[in-house]
Amino acid sequence: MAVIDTVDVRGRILDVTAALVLEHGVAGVAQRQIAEQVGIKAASLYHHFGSKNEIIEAVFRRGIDVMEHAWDEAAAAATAAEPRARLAIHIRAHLSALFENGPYTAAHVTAFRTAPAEVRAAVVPMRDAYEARWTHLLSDLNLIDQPGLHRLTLFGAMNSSVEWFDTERGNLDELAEVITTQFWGRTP
Amino acid sequence: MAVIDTVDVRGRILDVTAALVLEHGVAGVAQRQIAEQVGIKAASLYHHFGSKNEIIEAVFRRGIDVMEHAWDEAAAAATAAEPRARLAIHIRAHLSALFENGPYTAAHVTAFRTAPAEVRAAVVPMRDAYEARWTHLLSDLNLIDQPGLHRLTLFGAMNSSVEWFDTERGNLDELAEVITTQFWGRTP
DNA sequence: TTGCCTACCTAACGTTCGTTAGGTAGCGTC
DNA sequence: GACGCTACCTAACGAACGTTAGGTAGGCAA
Repeated sequence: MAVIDTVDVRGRILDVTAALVLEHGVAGVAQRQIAEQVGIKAASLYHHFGSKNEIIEAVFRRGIDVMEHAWDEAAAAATAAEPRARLAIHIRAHLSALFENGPYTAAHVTAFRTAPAEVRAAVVPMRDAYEARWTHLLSDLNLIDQPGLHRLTLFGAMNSSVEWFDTERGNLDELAEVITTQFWGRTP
Repeated sequence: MAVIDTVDVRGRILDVTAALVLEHGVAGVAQRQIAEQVGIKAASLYHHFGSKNEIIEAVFRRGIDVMEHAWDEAAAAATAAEPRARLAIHIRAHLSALFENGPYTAAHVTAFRTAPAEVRAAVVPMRDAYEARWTHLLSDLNLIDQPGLHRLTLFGAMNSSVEWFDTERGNLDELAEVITTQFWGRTP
């Protein structure tokens, strides 16, 4: 058993779980399946996590971490920019969280709704904080009278791309531009 | 055992399954759970369907039927309307399919992606036909240069509403208007 | 050298899963 | 009044599920 393979098993468990959850949903993923892809036995998962739900919760939390990290990186460039560019930068950042930093955020936005109630309850405060950032931004831009409603449809347009966007073929900059145009308006 | 309860058990199986799939995803629904809510035993499901996958497939198919029916009803009024009104009518019709005709369409758009591959393969042609209607409409309106891409983000904005829209509190006409404005543009 | 800790393992627990076999009550038909 | 069909039932199958108990190999510390 090579030492290299043993490094950061906890992280690999989360990687594998996030990818499987994205593909099959929370209930569709078995711990034996996770363990097999990591290269350990199912019982050994309990050395790193207390239960399946704990693994799922950690995946969802990291999904939010990735989004917030992308936001923070974008915010630096965005505060100096004009309103439309600000929106574009943050949309691009959200897409980056969905596609360029592992399957965590994509797993989160697709599977969270059908996760066990106790898992959802533990993660909801983190979610709310990220959503509040967006609501605040959209209010700031005051391009809309109902920031809450518009945030939700904007989230829908962005997050649904995980169902069809192909990282190999598509261009995230282009997609970000299309979505920005739709929500900013065609007349600048 | 009242005769009334026995009527159209097959339809009640689909109703119950669609609602459960919407809430828990395909893998998160057990046949014993479906049977209990219908008021029969799990083994009796096999009198009406050959397998769990057959039930799921029937739910997805009806989800598309509901969408196409809503489209057809809308099309009559839409063909005579101006371009923006045409779009608005079809958006409102899609929302009607999601919220005003049972949980079938909502279950479809949320759970299809994580369903077993064989189920998806059997339903894909129907899906494609409905999507083609939209692509054709958006091309007709020629408000956009990439109808395919815009259709996908529009679907995202509409379909994601099943995650947050509350039929009791919200107004579907208003939501349809917000989405229409976003995709048509604020300047008429 | 002994002892402890980490990171796994094998084996098994009880439960739930989708599914099948076989039985039965009620009904309409001949 | 026997017959068959419909629509269920009970009982059980093997497989898979999350989880637990207990063991072990290797490294580090005393």
